[in-house]
Amino acid sequence: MPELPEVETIRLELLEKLPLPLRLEKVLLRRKDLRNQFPIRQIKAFEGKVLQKLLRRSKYLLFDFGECGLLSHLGMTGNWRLEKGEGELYHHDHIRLIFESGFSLTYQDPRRFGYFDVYKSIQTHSLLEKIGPEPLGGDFSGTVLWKKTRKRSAPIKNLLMNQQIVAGVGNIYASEVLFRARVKPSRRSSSLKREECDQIVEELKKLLKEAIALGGSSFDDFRHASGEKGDFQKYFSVYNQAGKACLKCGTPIRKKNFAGRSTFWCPHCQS
DNA sequence: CTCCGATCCTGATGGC
DNA sequence: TGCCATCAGGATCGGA
Repeated sequence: MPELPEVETIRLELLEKLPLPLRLEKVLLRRKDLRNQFPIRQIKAFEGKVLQKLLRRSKYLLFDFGECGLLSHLGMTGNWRLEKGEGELYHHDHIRLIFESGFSLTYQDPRRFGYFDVYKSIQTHSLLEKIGPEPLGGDFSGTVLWKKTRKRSAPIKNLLMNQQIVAGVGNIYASEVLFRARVKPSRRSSSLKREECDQIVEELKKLLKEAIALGGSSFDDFRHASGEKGDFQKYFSVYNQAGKACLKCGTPIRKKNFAGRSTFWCPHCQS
């Protein structure tokens, strides 16, 4: 579910609504694990500490308490719900963070593919240290992508979803960006020309910014911290559009699995 | 090392 | 209505 724009949407909304710095009063853990086992004592040790910043790295939301903090990955179906006062707890609500002034944040995740952990520093956490450049940051460019695609035989679509190549791109935005860059998802990465890498990176930056501006994509589960849906799914060019006419040329959009993931493209516009 | 299929888990959907 | 198969926005693991 949540790719970079969705996580960034949650972060921006929480930044807007939570008056930081804000003391964390209590952490309620209704389970001992998600994908990972919770370090319960270490998590509990954040009770009484003051939340300083909300950060994002790739698809990870970081509750930063100054140097150290709590890290959350939403997997496929994770959501953080912000309430003023403690609302009811529902099925699959696994974690609740209760802050001063009555703010509470509740993590719901039916499939439990998410992660929740402590970090001592962002650079050294095992889940974060190998992640590649932020696509919206200054250290990602066509040149960087071009270098990383050399000697790689995997389809470019697979490589774009590899978090070590570039951070935060998932299944939706990988298909969407390749349509915009007019590159077929099946293209072997090593066959890409330098200009094509430039084009992919340029379109990726534009795509992600547009998606963030529209509050991300609510294909199924994704909700803002307020429960609102995102709007970007209304503007998908190819994702989940199999059989429909391409908006540019009318050719039916095709669908095929790449490494087990649904992939969509226009056979006429992309080559 | 690289690549890809299987896997973790629950819920929604569609066919019979 | 029930049952079963399939599919879903992620990322790791192990075998080829």
